[in-house]
Amino acid sequence: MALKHAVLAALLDGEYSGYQLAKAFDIGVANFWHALPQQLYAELTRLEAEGLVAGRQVVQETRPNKRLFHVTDAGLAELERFAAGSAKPSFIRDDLLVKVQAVDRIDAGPVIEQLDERARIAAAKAEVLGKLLVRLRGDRDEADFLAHGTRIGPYLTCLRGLGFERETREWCERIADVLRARIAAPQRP
Amino acid sequence: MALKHAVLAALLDGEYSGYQLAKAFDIGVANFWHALPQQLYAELTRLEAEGLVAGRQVVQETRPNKRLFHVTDAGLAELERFAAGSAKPSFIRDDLLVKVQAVDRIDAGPVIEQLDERARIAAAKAEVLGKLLVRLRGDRDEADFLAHGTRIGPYLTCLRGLGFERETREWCERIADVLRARIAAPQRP
DNA sequence: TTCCCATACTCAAGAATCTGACTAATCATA
DNA sequence: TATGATTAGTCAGATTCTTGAGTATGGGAA
Repeated sequence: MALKHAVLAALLDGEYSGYQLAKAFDIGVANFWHALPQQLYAELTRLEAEGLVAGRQVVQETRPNKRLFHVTDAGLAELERFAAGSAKPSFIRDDLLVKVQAVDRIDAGPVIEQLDERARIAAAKAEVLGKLLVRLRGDRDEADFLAHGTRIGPYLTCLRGLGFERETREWCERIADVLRARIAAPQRP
Repeated sequence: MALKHAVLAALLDGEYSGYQLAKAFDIGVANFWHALPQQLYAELTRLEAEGLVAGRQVVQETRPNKRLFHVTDAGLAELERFAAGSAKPSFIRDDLLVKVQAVDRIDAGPVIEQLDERARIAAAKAEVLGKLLVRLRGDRDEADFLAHGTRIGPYLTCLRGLGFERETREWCERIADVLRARIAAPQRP
């Protein structure tokens, strides 16, 4: 039941429809979790049945109707309970890393291409996150915002996301260079 | 079918039993994937049935018998095919981040404790990885090893793991400090 | 000498996640 | 004026991952 708390945490910032939530979790603006739309709709249904979120129907003229959800008091209490419990460490699980692990026993060409591609994706995401940080803190500087802002949770997770994407980019670029150099130069072990 | 290729990649460095593999994937020495013993035994059985790995029985006196596995030519070809295909970007999925996302709507105390704890774990793992790097490159320096070493895959994924753990540690320490400062100082938004 | 830990594995059941297809309307673009 | 993208969801099925229990032996510590 991990997605459950991720959804509750995401809904703390206001009312969202399943569709909006799905975008945040799919594109990865929500830097603390990832999930597909189908999962989110199902989870929202369960959460509503448990009374942890409440939804209201919004009738729209030009678009299909939607349901906006918010966290109830019971939902906040559930989050509180969750936060007090212990968390297991998170693990890396990445196809690209598996390929790099095997890289000197297979053709390095496609792996290098994918490292370049991943570096580009990480750079783009880092930029998005950088802008999001500026938007979240408004006109204040970071230290002031973190010391006195009223809602810093999303900012803090965003900082983690930015660090992660930067690291990813640097690593990808460096490894791609190392592999290119090995192809260019003769191997004398 | 992602674990499949992770197991194949892990077995490239020699022969391992399910038990040894399980330790590497559980403790996280294998920095490119994580899995529980049950999964690994099941996966090895499947891989053997597909002819991608081959095992041999090793009879032991003082310990239960074990089966050591290695990758077959077909297994290497499968890895090759996997590496040539496209990889989806990896996403963060972490309970602790969910808690931080919610931190200013719930009691921050337990979250701070868990950040401290996670920082310690990350620091310890970073140290283990640092030592592993030294062991992997032997008496060479890094640049020389990466340019001319014969088996650099594990070293490269280890570098990623080290970067990740360092980032994790820095972020956890910083966030814990921010949250402590907010508890100590009055909130004037 | 009793108890726990490490080695080495197996089985079953359940929860979580992913893949892929479907409905149905409006809006922008070529 | 087709075509595709966007909004807003639903359903079924497969795969993957996690939880929990169980088997069996030997070694070391209390």
